[in-house]
Amino acid sequence: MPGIKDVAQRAQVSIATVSNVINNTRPVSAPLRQRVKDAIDELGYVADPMASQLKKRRARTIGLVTTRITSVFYPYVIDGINQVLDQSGYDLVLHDTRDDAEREIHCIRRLTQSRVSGIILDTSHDKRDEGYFLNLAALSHRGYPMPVVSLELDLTRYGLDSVFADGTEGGDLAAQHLLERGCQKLAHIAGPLHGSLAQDRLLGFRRALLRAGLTLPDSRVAAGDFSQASGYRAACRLLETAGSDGLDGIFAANDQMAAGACHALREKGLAIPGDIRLVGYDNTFIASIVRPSLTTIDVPKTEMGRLAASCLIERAEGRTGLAGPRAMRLPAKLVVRETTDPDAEPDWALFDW
Amino acid sequence: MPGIKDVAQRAQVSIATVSNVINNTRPVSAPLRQRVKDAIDELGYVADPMASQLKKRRARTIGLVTTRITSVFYPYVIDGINQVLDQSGYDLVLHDTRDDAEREIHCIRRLTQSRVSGIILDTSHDKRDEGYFLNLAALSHRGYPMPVVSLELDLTRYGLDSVFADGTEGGDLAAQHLLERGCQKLAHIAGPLHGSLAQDRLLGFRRALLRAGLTLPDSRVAAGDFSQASGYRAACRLLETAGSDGLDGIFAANDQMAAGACHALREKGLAIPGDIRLVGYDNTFIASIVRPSLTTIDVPKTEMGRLAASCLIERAEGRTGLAGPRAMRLPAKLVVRETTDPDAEPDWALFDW
DNA sequence: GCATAGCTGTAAAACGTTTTTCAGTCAATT
DNA sequence: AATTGACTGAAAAACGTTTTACAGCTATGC
Repeated sequence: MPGIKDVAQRAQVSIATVSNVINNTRPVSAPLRQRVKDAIDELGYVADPMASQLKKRRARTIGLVTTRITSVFYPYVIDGINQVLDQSGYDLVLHDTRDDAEREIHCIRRLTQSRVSGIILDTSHDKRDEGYFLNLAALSHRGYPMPVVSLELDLTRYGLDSVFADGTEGGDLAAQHLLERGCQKLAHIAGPLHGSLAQDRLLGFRRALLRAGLTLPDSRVAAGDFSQASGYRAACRLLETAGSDGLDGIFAANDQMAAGACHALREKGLAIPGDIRLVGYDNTFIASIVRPSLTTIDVPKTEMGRLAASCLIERAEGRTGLAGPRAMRLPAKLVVRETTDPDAEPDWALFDW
Repeated sequence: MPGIKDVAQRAQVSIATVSNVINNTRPVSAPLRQRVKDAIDELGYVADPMASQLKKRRARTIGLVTTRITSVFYPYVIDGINQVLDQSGYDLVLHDTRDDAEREIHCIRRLTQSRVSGIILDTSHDKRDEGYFLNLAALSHRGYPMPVVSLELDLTRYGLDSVFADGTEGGDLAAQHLLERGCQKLAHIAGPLHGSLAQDRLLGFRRALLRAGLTLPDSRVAAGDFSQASGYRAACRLLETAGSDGLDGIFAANDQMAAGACHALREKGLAIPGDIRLVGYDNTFIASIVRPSLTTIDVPKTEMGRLAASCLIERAEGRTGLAGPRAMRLPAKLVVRETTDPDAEPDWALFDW
């Protein structure tokens, strides 16, 4: 396997010149540059990443820290990240915290030490103390700053670039849609309420109801943990407190819980969307595989991955300068399917995998 | 951030000694070793991975090459891989081929060049020429061999360590189960038949039917591409050729296609499991989220990830010696749910996420 | 008691780049 | 014609480790 000095020898130049044409570090005259390029091609030379990383003090790698890799949410995000990384020649390294705050710290430390160019962090713990996030924003290693972008949560107030979908808007859309379909007796199955992911969705839902002159008492809100089983249980609780005829619409904070709720409703003999209409969140493929197919709020997952990755790379390559934290708020979008509209198409074209 | 020479200075030894106690490269006397360890702790020193990688010519990293990251299959596998990697201090870098043979080559080359310690490869293309796989088995970079383990496909015949679930056994189990439940008019929705993944499942299915004195004519086999939509279409074709009363059991080569088939059957007004029983494959969470919940063949996905990772690490660290390729065949297992047994529990306890 | 072998420690070379520093050439300005 | 400056090239230092080669010391065997 040829090294840079082989190239230099073949092109009859110094290794510094070779390096300069590869990295455009300094201008090199046209004829020399051509000789070098030819030599590189002929030898099939490619620089040893380890050596150049050692010198540059940066790996051409970005880290992704997930809270739970088995969640249906990530594959789309990763897909988006990959699209960007492919072009820019970065590698993606994966770390999973299993929703453990300790592990999160550990993962970040490992990534920092291995000198990735940046970190995409999905933290479910915005209940942490402020100092934690401020540290994150100032993260650096041996004097080199380490860019971090927050995924799903808006942490710009702590100085972190953030890409997130507008949960308030999403909750609002869900409420509007249910109201338009004539629902009046609404309830919400929330995610873990210590996180703003879940809170925003609830907030938006409440907001739209208020606009319509309705209120959502706490007894009509049951919190789950984003799992299917918790959605089932939450739905059972809601039905119980509301009485048999007390509900005609439920908004769940993600598709999994909506699917669980769906099962609970069917067990009680309630028709969907006949007796109760149901709206989920995230527009994962669950929404299309379940019957009746699930009306849901779409979150542009792939786009989020793309944005996070390209933002990170810009920071890493210093192209952003010292600009303040960027808030990349993406719009939520309603996708109507059978749980609110009996005539809807099952539409699995969207999910042809 | 302290370097190795800071440690050396503080412990009053040479940097070589520090390196030796860290890597157990050579014996170091007890008192010295203790001094060094103390110094390391006090300074919080951790070796720069880039420098040591450059010297050792190996990154503490393994690569995973997937065919389509959005598939529900991978998250479990990644989870298993992570469990092993966490302990051994390796990092996981992800590459996706999008089912493109060209990209697969590209990904492998990139991983090789970045000197990962090994590669876990899921290739859907065992239709490739023999030479390709033989090359893979002999993969090396600058004279250092690069271990590769094949995921899902048994490629031991080409000299590759392989971890895979026994598809033939799985198909066999599916057939047995359907027969036991009294089905006689069976059909199969296959995956892409150019790959042995799909073929093995079909083979096992046929084998069990033959044992029972039944045959499976080609007209009762419809091939899909593992997507939900293709399962739907395949089921439609089968129902058409078989006539309205011609089928009482379908085995699909994965859960997604089974879900698609399920929708087709319901559209034709057929009851599951009343009129037709249905068996899927993989035991992904789809099987538990769909209603009726799906009887399916379980593949130990997490275990596969664990095995692949630990096998790879053993090879990478040379602990395996020059032993021949290891075939890690994992058992398939039947999981009975509502599509074949009306009294089955929905059992989402298994999938509490 | 002297050569030999085995330990244990250090200085220095090596890994393959990038980056800094210096030197030489040529054209433009004084 | 001499001075400056811009441009282009190469030699050498640097990155932070690991590894090699060597040196000193102690114990062993003849």
